[in-house]
Amino acid sequence: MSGKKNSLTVADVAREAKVSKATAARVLGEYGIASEGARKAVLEAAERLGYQPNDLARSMSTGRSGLVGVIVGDIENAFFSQAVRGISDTLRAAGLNLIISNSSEQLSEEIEMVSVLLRQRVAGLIVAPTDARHVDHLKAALAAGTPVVTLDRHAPQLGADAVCGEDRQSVGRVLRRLQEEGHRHVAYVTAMKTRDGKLGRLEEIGISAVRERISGFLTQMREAGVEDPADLVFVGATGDDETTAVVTRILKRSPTITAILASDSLICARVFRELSDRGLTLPQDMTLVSWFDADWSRVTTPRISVVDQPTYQFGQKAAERLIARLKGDASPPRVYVIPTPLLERGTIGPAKTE
Amino acid sequence: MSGKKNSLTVADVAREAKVSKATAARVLGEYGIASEGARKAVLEAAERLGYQPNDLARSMSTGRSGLVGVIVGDIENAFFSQAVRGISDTLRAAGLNLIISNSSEQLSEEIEMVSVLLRQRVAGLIVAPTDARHVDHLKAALAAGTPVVTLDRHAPQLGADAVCGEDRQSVGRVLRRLQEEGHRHVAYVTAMKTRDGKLGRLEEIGISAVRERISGFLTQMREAGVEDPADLVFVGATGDDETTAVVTRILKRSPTITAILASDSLICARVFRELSDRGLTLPQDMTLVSWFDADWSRVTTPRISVVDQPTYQFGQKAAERLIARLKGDASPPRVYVIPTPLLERGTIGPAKTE
DNA sequence: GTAACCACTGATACCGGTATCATTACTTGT
DNA sequence: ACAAGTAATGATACCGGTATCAGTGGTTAC
Repeated sequence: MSGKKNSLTVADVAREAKVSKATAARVLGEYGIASEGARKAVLEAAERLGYQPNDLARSMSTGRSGLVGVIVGDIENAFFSQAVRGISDTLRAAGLNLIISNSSEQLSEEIEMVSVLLRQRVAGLIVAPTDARHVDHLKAALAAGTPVVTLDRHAPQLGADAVCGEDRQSVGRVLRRLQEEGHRHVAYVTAMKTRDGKLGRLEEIGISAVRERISGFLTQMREAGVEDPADLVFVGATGDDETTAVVTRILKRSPTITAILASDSLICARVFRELSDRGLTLPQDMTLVSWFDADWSRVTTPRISVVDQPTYQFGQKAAERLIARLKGDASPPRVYVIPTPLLERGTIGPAKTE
Repeated sequence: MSGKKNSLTVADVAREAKVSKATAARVLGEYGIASEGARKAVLEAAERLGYQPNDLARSMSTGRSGLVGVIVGDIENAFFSQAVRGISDTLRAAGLNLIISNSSEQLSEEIEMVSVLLRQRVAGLIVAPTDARHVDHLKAALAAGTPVVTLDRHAPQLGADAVCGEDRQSVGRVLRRLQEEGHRHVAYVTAMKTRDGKLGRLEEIGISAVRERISGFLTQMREAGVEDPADLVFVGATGDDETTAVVTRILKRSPTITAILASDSLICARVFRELSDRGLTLPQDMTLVSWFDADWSRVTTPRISVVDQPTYQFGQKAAERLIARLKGDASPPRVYVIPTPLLERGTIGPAKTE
């Protein structure tokens, strides 16, 4: 079939340069010492033959592998693809490459991916863990000496560096701002799926960022004197139709509910469209705030107010931490929090009073 | 430093199972034959010890490598990240993984990336080549037995499979539709950089998709009797400020110019925002059509008419072709054209007549 | 003059798998 | 009963690098 027979080896180069394999390997691998003459002869021979080193073989014998595994929920989502760009740029600068995997936010797939990456003997792992309660596979990687950094999420019992946004604080910040405008009943819309379509126990939420935000939401709402804030958390906004249904349910409770928080840019886009389709004007008829500053947030009318999650920076920081660990940094694991400020644009207005 | 000492080998498992290394390798590697008893003993020993195969070593000795290299212009761009998702899903189903690289649309980086990936002995390459005239590095990969598929772009002299959209036809289709509406002077806005900020010779455009579209644009415009269509191609819309400048230049030539074609969704977003900032109403004051159906195209008012480039499918098809080649398909290279229909929404209107 | 040191080199074991081949122990056929 | 075939196994070479170690020849030190 694919007869890949032509690959040249150091031995071939050595023969051509009339030196030993060991000497050729030293100059090609840039280790040890070699005389100026030998070096020139080998380099010229390599050039003449068109020698291409084999990194597979190199990592085999050194044990180190220039490859870092990255597992995200969905690269198609700008949130992650931007983070991946940050990771990629940073790793590349350190001479590392990345293998990308999609977990589709499913634990079983994540476990499978980790196994595949470990088989490839990646130097390290950057993961957005799907479930903070099930991280044994990551813990095993860590124990086996493969550093792990979690992205956007934190799993305390894992004992790995984490790079996160200010999930809890940002939701508090937004709510306080809305409360200033007189909003009392604010809906929080998230893609999270639950068995019965209702918000269950907080400890059962696997994605830490989601849990933190909802937890912060409930706390802040209770502090503001809202009796049953769990009723204001709308889960299951996974697709177009589901989000439409959620908006319908929210509007049925209008004018009580005067503001909507969208947990990501996809949800926000769908909510925004639903609202305008129904003839509502923002922010007069409804206040809307989203997480993640998608590239289109400033093209709508009015422009959308967002909690800016600079995921490129998330990625950068995660890659930096991983590189540090690879270089031997053995300090205790830390959580690195990236500021996620509220960017006020045109969709925050005073609460509509009936 | 990173003492990675614990890795178990087939030899360890063999010892534990009291069989030879060869037998253990046969059952763990699922090749050759082994008795039921031996199989059970080895599997149990592997389980007990927690053995994890080393794919590096495996690829070393087999020569095959389960990894496919992907080089795109920018993963951060939804156009590519969607394609990557298609590639990823398809490859995964065939038991392959992918290494992602960003060329930032720079030939030098692309060449470097190809070299890195080849060193990793990837099984194949999926590339969006930055310059169709400089593909020697890809040709070399092909010659060395590593199959290559180009994505979204075609380099005839490369002799590799290509997966493309209907670049030339789609621009003709759009223009004919606009001409029906009475538009004669249509602007085409692209991110392409040129030395002097003006459109040079077509043969000097490296990205084939860009060249095809502009070429199609010029042809169709000439057919419609527009005297100097090159004046209507606006290049260099690379960032926010640059695009603003382009819009300014276009509007200066209004009301002559009655419609704008944006070559990608980033440009479209910026053009759209610029137009609404200046108080223009679409489609009454200006017609706008973009390439790529970004997720936000349907949240604006009015919704944006787009040439739908289903890049997930681009990716799928490219991965399928690569897999076929890997399986030994030696048929002559082909160009696979994915339909890119015009989705008419709200931004196409009759030409404003003065 | 020779011991000690130095730069440089080559032979070879090794990384952890796969693949080949020879060997052993059983069947099976006639 | 004996040749031939077959299933199962173990020993070992091999993939293409790196790393170790034992020389070799030349220079400096006393």
